[in-house]
Parts: sequence; C-alpha cells; structure tokens
Amino acid sequence: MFSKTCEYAIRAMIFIAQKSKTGRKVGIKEIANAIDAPEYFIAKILQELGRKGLVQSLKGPTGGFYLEKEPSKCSLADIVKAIDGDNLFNGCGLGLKNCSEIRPCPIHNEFKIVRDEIHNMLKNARIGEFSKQLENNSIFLTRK
Amino acid sequence: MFSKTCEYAIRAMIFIAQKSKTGRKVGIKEIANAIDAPEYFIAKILQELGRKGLVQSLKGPTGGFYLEKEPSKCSLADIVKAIDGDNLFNGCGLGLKNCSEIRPCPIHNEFKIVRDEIHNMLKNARIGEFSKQLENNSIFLTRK
DNA sequence: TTAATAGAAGACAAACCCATCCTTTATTAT
DNA sequence: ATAATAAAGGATGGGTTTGTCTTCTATTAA
Repeated sequence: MFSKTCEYAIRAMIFIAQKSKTGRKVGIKEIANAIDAPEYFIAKILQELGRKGLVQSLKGPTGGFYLEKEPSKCSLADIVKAIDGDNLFNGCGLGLKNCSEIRPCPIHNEFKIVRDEIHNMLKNARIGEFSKQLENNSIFLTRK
Repeated sequence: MFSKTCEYAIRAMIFIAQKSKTGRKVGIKEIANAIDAPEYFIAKILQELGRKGLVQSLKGPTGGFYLEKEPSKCSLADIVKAIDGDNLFNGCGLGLKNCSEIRPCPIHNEFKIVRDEIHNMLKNARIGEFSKQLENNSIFLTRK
C-alpha cells in the first residue's frame, strides 16, 4: 500500500506530534528508537519532510524536530502525498496512464470507490489525534 | 497499490479469459500487444502464473496460453495473491509486524475496513466478466 | 521424420528503493 | 570565543523490481 519510506514517515510524524505537544524537540536517535526504524534512514526522510514543510527542525544542542503548525492541521494524507505522491489517490488500479471515465479500465469504477475511501480515511486521520492513546499504551508505533 | 508485475498479470489474465472463451489459445506477442506490456516481461509473469496453476499453456505451433478452468472461477484477488502475496489483505498499514487487535497501530481499525473492502472488491471481480465490455470497446486494457 | 513454432528456463542488465556513512553547517552551553 | 551537539547534505552500497536476451524443450504441421 505505502512505501517503507512512507510508513516510517507516518510513524515518525505521529511520534513527533505527541512529543511536540509539550513543546519539546526530539532528536533523530530518540525518534528512530521510538518507532523502531533505522536511524540514518529516517534522518533522510525527515530531511525531505522538512523541505516539504511538514516538519520543522533546529540544529545544535537542545535541537531536534518539532511541529510549528497545529498537529491537527497535518493529516496522514498530507504525508503520503509528500512521500509517495498522489498516485494512490488518483491513479488507475491497473496502471493505465489514460484510464478515465470515458476510457475506463475493467475495474475503474469499483477501484475508484475504495481509492476514495482510502483517501478520506487518511484525510480524516490527523497526526495529533493519537497522542493520548500513545501515552495510554493503547496503540503502538514499534514493530515489537 | 499493486506491483507493476501484478498490474500486467491482471490485464493479461483478463485478455486471455476473453480469447479463451472461443477456445482459442493466445501467444505472448499477441498478449503483449493487446495489453501494451513488455513482451519478455509478461512471458516471465505468465510462467509464474502457470506454475501457480492460474493459467495453462501449450508449446509449439498453434500453442499459447489458455484457461482450462471456468474464467468465472478465477478472481482478481487470486491473481494479486499469487503475485504480490496477501500482505495487502492482511498486513498492517504502517508496516508493523506485530500489529493486531490487542496491539494495534494508530490506524489499525480504520485501515482494516478499507483493506477488507479492497479484498471483497477483488474477490468479487472475476476475470471472465469483462469479455463483452472488451469487445464493445466500453473498457480497455491498453495504456493509450 | 523434419522443420518450424512457441513457451520454459536461466542469465543478465537497468532502475529504483532502502539503508548507511561521512563531511559540513548551524546552534547552544560554557 | 570555543567546544559540543545535532541536523543537512552528499556519496555510496545492497537488494529488489522491472525489463531483456539467449538457449533449451515441447509440440505441431507437413
């Protein structure tokens, strides 16, 4: 469904959103540890998310990643779009470039329905909405 | 959503199902041409589908690919499972190995809903059901 | 039986994704 | 000011996916 990069990105952003609520910045090592992801790799991913304006960062001691916008402003769909592009939300299920209403592939209509549901689900999921559950340990970001 | 390999596989199977209705076998070149896919590549893919028992073939003159089972027996879900595996139908949206009801990721429940809808959509789509529309030119398998 | 045909199988190449390392730059605490 | 800290940026390697080519094997038509 999502690329590995994108999965890490979503997990990292949810974690940063939680920590950012207290005004605290989080370093790459802490993030990598918390979401059980390769350190150097999420460093790269967060660089990219930073360039896209989805996350902010500060260098030096006490530096790290944080969110300047309300975490409620950023949806999982925003992250997916930034990393994997919007092919998942707009593309043809069978990979046909010119698939459209007037030139549909065999599963065009059925696929569009589920595609839109995925899109809505991700648009409605805001990175800030999981903080309490994370603290409760009722949801998790690690592999194991 | 699906791998390129899987997209080609679905398109090829739908095409073979259509041609197979007349009892005719179709060659790789004809398939590659009809679904606008790289010839050598779908050859490989069809080999794999053959090993999995989803398609039959015969070598030599008048040989080619065909379906011995009713095309209505084979669903798109069968093809996806054969090529991409069933991670799409069972896996965690955020790539967590141990994500489950009792240890859910943040989007576990919402994701499961759309995942199941995709699965049902693909289970209900049989490769044989598109033949008439293909002949009508009301649906298409080529990129352009 | 022979020649032509067409898929099977194996090897190989290019592109992309995933992951790691190293140097540079910015910031802070002292 | 200086040293320590932490992210940014560039380079690089491994693995998988995608795509191609060549040889082998099975089948058919003549």
